[in-house]
This record gives sequence, structure tokens and C-alpha cells, in this order.
Amino acid sequence: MARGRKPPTQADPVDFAGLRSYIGYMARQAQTAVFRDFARITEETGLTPGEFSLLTLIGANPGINQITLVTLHNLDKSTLSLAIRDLMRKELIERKKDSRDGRYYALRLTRQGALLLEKATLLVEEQERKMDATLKAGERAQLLDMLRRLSKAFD
Amino acid sequence: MARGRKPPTQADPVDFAGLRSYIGYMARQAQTAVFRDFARITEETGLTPGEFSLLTLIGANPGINQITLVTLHNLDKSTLSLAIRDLMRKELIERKKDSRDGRYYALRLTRQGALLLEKATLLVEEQERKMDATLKAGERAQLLDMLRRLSKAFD
DNA sequence: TATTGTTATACTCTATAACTATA
DNA sequence: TATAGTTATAGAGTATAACAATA
Repeated sequence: MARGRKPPTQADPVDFAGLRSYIGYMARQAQTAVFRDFARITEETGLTPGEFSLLTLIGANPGINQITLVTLHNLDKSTLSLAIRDLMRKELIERKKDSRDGRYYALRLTRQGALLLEKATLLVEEQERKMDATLKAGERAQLLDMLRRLSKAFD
Repeated sequence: MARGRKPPTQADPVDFAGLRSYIGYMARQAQTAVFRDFARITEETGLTPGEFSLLTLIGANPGINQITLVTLHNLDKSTLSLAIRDLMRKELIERKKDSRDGRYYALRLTRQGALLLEKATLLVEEQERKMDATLKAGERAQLLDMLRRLSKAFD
């Protein structure tokens, strides 16, 4: 180790320049932090954040089809197709052809999928409570509203 | 097309269940929206969001080393190594061995890198102004502070 | 022995394009 | 012709593990 000066790792305070004044940068940081924390939930349930969202949407909208999910999640249909295949293999969802239009699949949760979603939802809500601990009264609703407006700004 | 009912794609209003009340979900949605919009900036500059952040940090902290960047960005050092290699190839940064401790590289922007960063910064700030248009007075500072607290909550 | 940085490898997530089937 | 969904393929972005060089 050099004697004259400590390595910059812990020594010099880092200048973030404008970075921390950018919503884009800070939103990214917050989001990756939440996802890293989600790893605990993935361990317990086998579900990724994306799979949790899909199960929640299918659970609340039995009979929903893939193209609708695609528009909700802003994914390519090929990407969703792979995610659906995996959820089918895990027997968390099932589907059958729409009797009126054979191009559509109607998706719904299996019993097993519903149970797992219930368990995962509890863990996710626990994670949300952890976030609440850093927010003051009323801030959660305000934050959600601002995030919603940001998403819409780039439609 | 079936006659009795429209396909669910546009017909039935979708039930988001609790999804839109989750900060984790909404932060993800906002962040991906910002990144999709960043594609314009990538086209003009050749820089990804991650590269823009790295150039900003190196520009504000000439002589910074990779291990410091790793702790700031929460990346593995192998991941950063590849990003640094690409920035070197594009001749946007340069580095030399620390004379006191040969394990470190001191990173700094090239002239070309500084110019590109300047251009990219203007575009990023334009993007930030677009976000401001959806926020009321005072909300930007509040949002940044909440996002900072969220990141810290999962340290 | 410990630390900075590289490389080989693999995994995840994503999109594009070409395809099947249904309408 | 147009739409729902699948498959083959490829490109990001990421981490793990083994490594070389330096301390």
C-alpha cells in the first residue's frame, strides 16, 4: 500500500456532478435497489419481479390473453411468450383457446398459482412496508402519483 | 372476428389489482419509460445510460479508479471492466497506472470524451425538462429526495 | 495473504424476423 | 390480408470463478 495517500476508494469524497439531480439516474438507482432486495422473495417463491406482476394481472383478470398483457407491460409478444411458457411449465397458470376466436388463449391461474401468488403478495407487501418506513405521512401516495405521471410523459 | 364480444385487448377495462399501489412496480414502470426515451440520446451520441453515468463520474473525478466506480454503481468489477474496455476502445477515456500503487488505474476523459459528455449532458437535461413538465413546483426536489431515501432503505 | 483488474463462461432479459394458425 | 402466438436467433447486461499482477 502506498504511504503518501490513501487509495481513492474510501478517501476522497466522490463528486457526483449533476448525477444525483437527474430523475432518470435516481429512479434507476432506486429501482435496482428494490430489485436486489426482491432476490429474497425470489428465493422463497421462485418468482422474478416480472413473473409476480404477470401472475397478479392474470389473477385479477381471469381469461385475459397474451396480447393484452403485452400492451400492459410494454414487452414484445415473443418475450411474453417465453415468460408464459415458463409459468405454464411451473404449472402456475393454465390456458385454453377462446371458443369464439381460436387465435386467442384465455389465461388463468391454477390453484397452485393462486396459492403461490397469495404467498408472494404477502412478501411484496412486507417489502413495501419497508419502503414506507423511509417515507413520511402522505408521501407514498404522492410518490406513486409522480411515478405514474413520469411513465405517461414518455408514452 | 367473433361477433358476440370484442376481444379483450381493447374491450374490458383491465384490473391492475394492487399493482399500481406498489412503489416497486411503479418505479420499474417509470424507469423503463425513461430508458426507452433514452434511445434517442443513444442514437445521437452512441452512449447507453450506464455509459453516460460512468463518463459523468469520471469527468467529475479525474484519476478515479475502477474499484471506486464499482462501489458507486453497485456493479461487479468484472462487469465494469467490460464497460471500461468499451469506453477505451471508443477513445472516450484513457488511463494510466497509479505511480504509487501499481494495482490501480487512474481514469480520465479524453478530449473527445469530454466533448461527447458535454453534448450528451445537454440532451439528458432536455429529457429532464420533459419530466419537469409533468411535475408541479417543488415536486422535483421532493421526488429526488424520496428516491434517494428508497435506495438507502435497501443498502 | 489481500486487493485491483481481466478473462472465460454462463445466465437473464430483451427484440427482430420468419413462421403457424386462425380470422 | 391481418392478428395471436411460437420459435430461432442474437444482442445487451449482468454475475461467478479462476486468473495475473501488485502490494
